[in-house]
Amino acid sequence: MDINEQKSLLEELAPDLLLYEKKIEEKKLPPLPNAVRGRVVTRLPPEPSGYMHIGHAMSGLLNYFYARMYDGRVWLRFEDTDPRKVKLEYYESFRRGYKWLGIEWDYEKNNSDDIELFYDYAEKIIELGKAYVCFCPHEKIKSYRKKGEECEHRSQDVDENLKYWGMMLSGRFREGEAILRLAGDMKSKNTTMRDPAILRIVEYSHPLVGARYRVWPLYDFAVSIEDGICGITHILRTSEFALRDELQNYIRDLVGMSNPTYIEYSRFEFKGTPVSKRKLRAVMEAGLADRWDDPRFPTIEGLKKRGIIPEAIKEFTLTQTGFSYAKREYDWSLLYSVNRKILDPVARRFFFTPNPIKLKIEQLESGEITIPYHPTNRSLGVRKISYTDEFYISSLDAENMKTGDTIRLKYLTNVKITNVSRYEVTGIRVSGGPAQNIPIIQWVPSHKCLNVKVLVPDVLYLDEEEINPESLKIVEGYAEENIVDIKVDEIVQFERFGFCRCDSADDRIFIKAHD
RNA sequence: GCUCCGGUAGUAUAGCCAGGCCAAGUAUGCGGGCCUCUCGAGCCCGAGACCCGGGUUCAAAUCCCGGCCGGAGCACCA
Repeated sequence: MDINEQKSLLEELAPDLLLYEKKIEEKKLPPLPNAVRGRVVTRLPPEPSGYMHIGHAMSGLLNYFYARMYDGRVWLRFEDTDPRKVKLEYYESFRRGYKWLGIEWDYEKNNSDDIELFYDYAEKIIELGKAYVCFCPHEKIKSYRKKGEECEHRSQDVDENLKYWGMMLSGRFREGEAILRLAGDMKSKNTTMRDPAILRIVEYSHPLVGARYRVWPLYDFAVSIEDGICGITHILRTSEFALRDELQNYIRDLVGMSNPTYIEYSRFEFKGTPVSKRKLRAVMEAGLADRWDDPRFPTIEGLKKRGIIPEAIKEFTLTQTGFSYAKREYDWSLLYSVNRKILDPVARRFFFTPNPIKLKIEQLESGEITIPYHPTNRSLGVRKISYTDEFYISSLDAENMKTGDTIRLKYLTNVKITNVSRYEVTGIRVSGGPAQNIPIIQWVPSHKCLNVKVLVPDVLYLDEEEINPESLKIVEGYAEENIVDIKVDEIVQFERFGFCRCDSADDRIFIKAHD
């Protein structure tokens, strides 16, 4: 017995064994540097200022998988320190999204829970002489930063800074009048080190803590302290943060916290489907979409509507990506393929005839056939279709027919075409079964079929700035009556048309995921 | 503009740190065949890439320099 014979025998006897072997092989993530089993702590750090999208999902998955791989822990921590941007509904969007993906986090908190703690650390840094209250106007700060020069406030002594800091907290200054700056290095090549603002005054109510605080930490400060407190050991994030590693480490060094290992990579993007809010809004403003869960959008809700299943995103993230620093744009076909392979063995098959045209068959007696919902997965059961001598078929199939051809209505009968017109095809029943040279097509009985609408999403953008005016096509047709028991969210395959998710059972609206 | 960082088939990646086993592996897409009562899945075959130019070396996808192209950052956003 050679290896192939052995394999096929094994496949017959115990297919699970092979699958298992394959899964382990494929799902292996490269080892995480500096990782100790049981000690790894990662985090999901969403900013609740917009809907969760595929990029959040993939980054989240990576952080989650590595924690699991090393028997570690995961934090869900909302980076909600800009009261003006944060909205309540988005917190839940992320929780829902992560759950949908099967990510289980061990701990959850919001940065806004810890405002007083940030104050304590800020004070500590002021006492260290490493932070000062700056009163320079915005423009001046900017230009000094550019020149690499220090302003006069940097030389204030600790007591002065402590006094001003107290005034910031007590409301003696208005928003914009004073900020707390870290004494970094105005000459650093890394511009984030040039005395960044670490806390500022915000006179705006926060959705979670209201107007209780008027001084809010900025990103780098909040994140460094929180990562330290949470004991984060590994940060997997996109490369736009790369320049901040130095700053964040510096802040932790000042307060005696240890630093994590960073793994950074370029953003996950899909061709023609930007995640940027600006570009998505542009599509909405062009009147081409009106919801954030539009199936063409890269939001989690959009992906879900489109029939992309979480397992596919997981599998895709694990097997098709890497930690590349170069710009990348995934082709949708990569994700589709993974999605299709997971769906194929479990999706029920139905007959659907897009842009239908009538087919009349002579010498065919009415009857009923029983056919399987899946060609090989018997557990999906069978369905019945009754028929007369009148059918609908896809006009696409009809276009390829001419008088004299023989075609086959799948599972039913062979038909010799006697006439083809724009409005109708006629044929006569002929005996015989499926054969090599006879095309097999889908059909529905004309007396018992249902009107179905299928939304077919395409890319939003044709290139960087050019919006695709035809990103959503609508295909209408008839489907066999059995589709009535398809529930919302079920993904089925309309044979020779594609995998489609049921979006509305009542209105019989489907969304095509892919072929 | 300044500062970082990248560039392997159409796309996404492995390999690069520790040069030779790479006439470059994998997935997807594409072409062809088999199988199948789907244009899906599965199986088999095929075409397809180391950005360019120098240098180091017996030997470079891998190291060095220059060029070109691309990305990120340059907030009192995250």
